Amino acid sequence: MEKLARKEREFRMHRMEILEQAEKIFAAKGFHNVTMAEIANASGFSIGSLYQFFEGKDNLYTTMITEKLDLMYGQIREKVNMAEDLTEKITMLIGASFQFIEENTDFCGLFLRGETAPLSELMASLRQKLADDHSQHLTFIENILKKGIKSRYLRPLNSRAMAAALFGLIRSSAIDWMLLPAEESLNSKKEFIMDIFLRGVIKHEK
Amino acid sequence: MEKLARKEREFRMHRMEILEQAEKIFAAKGFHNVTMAEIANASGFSIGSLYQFFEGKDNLYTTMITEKLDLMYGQIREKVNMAEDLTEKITMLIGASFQFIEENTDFCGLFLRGETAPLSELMASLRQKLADDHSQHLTFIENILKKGIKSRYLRPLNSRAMAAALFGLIRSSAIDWMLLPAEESLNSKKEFIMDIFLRGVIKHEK
Amino acid sequence: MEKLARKEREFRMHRMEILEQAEKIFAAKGFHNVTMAEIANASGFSIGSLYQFFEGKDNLYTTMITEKLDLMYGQIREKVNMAEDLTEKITMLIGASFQFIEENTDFCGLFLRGETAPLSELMASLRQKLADDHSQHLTFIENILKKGIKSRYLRPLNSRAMAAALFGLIRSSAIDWMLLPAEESLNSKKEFIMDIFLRGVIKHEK
Amino acid sequence: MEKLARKEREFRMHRMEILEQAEKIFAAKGFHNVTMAEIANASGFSIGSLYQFFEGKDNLYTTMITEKLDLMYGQIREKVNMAEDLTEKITMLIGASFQFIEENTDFCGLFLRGETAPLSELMASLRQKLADDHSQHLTFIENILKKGIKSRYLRPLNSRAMAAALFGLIRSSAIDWMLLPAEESLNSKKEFIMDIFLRGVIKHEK
DNA sequence: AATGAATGAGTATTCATTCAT
DNA sequence: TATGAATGAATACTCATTCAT
Repeated sequence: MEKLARKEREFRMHRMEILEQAEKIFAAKGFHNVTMAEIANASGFSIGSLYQFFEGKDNLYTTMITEKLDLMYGQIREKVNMAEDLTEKITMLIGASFQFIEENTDFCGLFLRGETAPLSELMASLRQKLADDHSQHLTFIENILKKGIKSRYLRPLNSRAMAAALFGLIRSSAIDWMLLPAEESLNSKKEFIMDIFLRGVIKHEK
Repeated sequence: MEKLARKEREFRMHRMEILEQAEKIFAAKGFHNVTMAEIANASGFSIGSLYQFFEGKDNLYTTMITEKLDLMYGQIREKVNMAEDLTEKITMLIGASFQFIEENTDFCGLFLRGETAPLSELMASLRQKLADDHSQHLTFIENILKKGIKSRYLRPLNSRAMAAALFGLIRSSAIDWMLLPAEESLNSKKEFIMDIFLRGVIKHEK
Repeated sequence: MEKLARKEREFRMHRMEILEQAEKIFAAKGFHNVTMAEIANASGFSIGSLYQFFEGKDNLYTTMITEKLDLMYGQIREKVNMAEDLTEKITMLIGASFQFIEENTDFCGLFLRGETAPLSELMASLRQKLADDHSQHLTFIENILKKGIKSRYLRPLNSRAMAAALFGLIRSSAIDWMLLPAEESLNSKKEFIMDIFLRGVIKHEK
Repeated sequence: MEKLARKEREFRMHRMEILEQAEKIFAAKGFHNVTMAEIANASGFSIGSLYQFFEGKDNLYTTMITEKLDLMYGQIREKVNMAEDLTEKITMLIGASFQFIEENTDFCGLFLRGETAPLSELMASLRQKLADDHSQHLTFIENILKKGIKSRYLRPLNSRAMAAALFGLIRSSAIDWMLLPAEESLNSKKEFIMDIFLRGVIKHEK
């Protein structure tokens, strides 16, 4: 029983190690420009071992993306849900997004710029997941904003469009930050986005 | 002389034909999943001929991206420059961007989602150009906004950040539109963006 | 037109050259122990060229078998059909079989011993063809013998079984000849088989 | 001592279990399409354990073939030796051969069709054994027939060729039976072969 | 100029075998 | 003794590029 547990633990450790290295390498070079040998080498395993943890290159890639994305969405939602009022929720949304991006620059370089787009049919499920996740995330944001509208704090605009706008502001700041190296912390842009977005959206009681 | 001219004209025609077909195919499948034979076939030329117009696959790809982007930035600037006051300029910026995107969905699917990101070192120059173009475009937007700030029409915020914000709003609307099929015209979102952005940015004379 | 013809001719020549070399190598080592590089090398083409003539290793193998078998059955039938009476037909059947075997020892080593048996599902069609060809060949022999039965020259035994028996005698002689090196000509066994088959083995007292 | 005996007994049991499973799987898929993992799984042992019973895949395969063949030849000879006169001996030869084939269809499918032929050099010894066994078997048959010749019961033909002929008749019947599924018992062909072989095919006009 | 056959370097994947536990 | 995770050599196949015609 104990042995089984250790085996299990080791398996997960090894799997994670591979995923971490794969993330770095894929992020740096993109899917097609990476070889299994490269990943094997970087993660300290043999080529063959990679296939004990993942069904193949496609699977390794999609797994890496999938698990990281789940982590991201999970972290963001957890933090947002802990906040109570609307303003605080939006602040947390931006802050948690920025934090994840800052802590996972490599991965986000891959994801934000969408290197995930033109994968072969075999990865169709990944594309679907990405689209679904994105849509779900927008809905999550939308629901927050809807409450603001209902409570008459926000203007009665199309909530989906508002969510997309907020997401776009976050995203564009991140892209800008990632493209221009050696700038100030990404988080420093939080205030700016809050400012722009709330002014654009808050119902100004005369 | 005349003959030379015809040759020249033919050469350009052929070159364009190839670029157009290449654009469609690359947009549909991404760089790595396309073969030169495929492009040759689609454009009605032999494989060998492709190499008389372009140095290789990388060059064909980067040329296609580069020329299309130049076209896009050119169109947008031309229209914006024709506008006179700030609001009109911003309207044109959004409108011209949306128009190009609607008229070039395939290409933008490739570009917006960033399939262009992790190309091999050989394409380093493309990456540089993309980054430069993007930066230049932000500067272009920035300069418009700066005038608004100077004229005290806009709040004295960080102009670069404002430009990035506006760009982000445009981009996120486009992505949303591209991901959700069979929706209303992209252009219908123009008003919304104008609304959000200007409220967030205009200096509200008390 | 002429050019097309030459291309066509060259294509066939190259294809044949590859098939001939492949036959030798496959015969010597069996399907799985042969590499495409080996065949490419032996036939004087590059690896890539092999794939311009054949869809893959499986296809190259099955094509080689198929075409050679068709040749064999064709040669045998042609000669048998030229004969007129029953005895002569049987003589030709044995003779033509032996001749093909002697002239194609390598190939027959592969075929007679049945290395063709356990091929992957992809080659299911080959297996079917082999079985069909064999069955058809037995039927061909059977039809000859049936006439002999009808004309009361042969005993009214099960014609299918008789065909199988004759085929077995031919086959076993061939196997014996192939296994024991440096013996007399295979054809020298023709008389013996004719004798055994036509008259039987018992010494007819009286 | 007793413990040792039990160990020994267990070892043999395990070894046999593996051989039996290996036989089934090899027979179904051929040597190259079978993995050690597959055999390990089917026989209920770990991969590592297989290597305690056999030196490797080659060895496992050749051992399986060798032992089964020894069993076959042993069974046939034993039964033939129990018969007394020539006719009875030949009957037993055919009958025992057919019985083994019927009881070991899987294995014979592998062997009769000769999947054993083109094994790598490492298995050269197996090929040799197969050839030797075959030759020895023919000699065994030959010796029976020689007595028949000496006693003037059989015609003074080449005894080796007669043996090969008889073997060929048996073999071809078996192949035919194995290729055509769902037929009558193989043994039902015994009489026919006896008839053909002993009396011949020509209708002996009195 | 135009063609497309020929090239061969590059890579994902398999699986017999080993050996630390 | 038994296990099965780790290994890495081996190989079919692809496709950008060249060059003889």
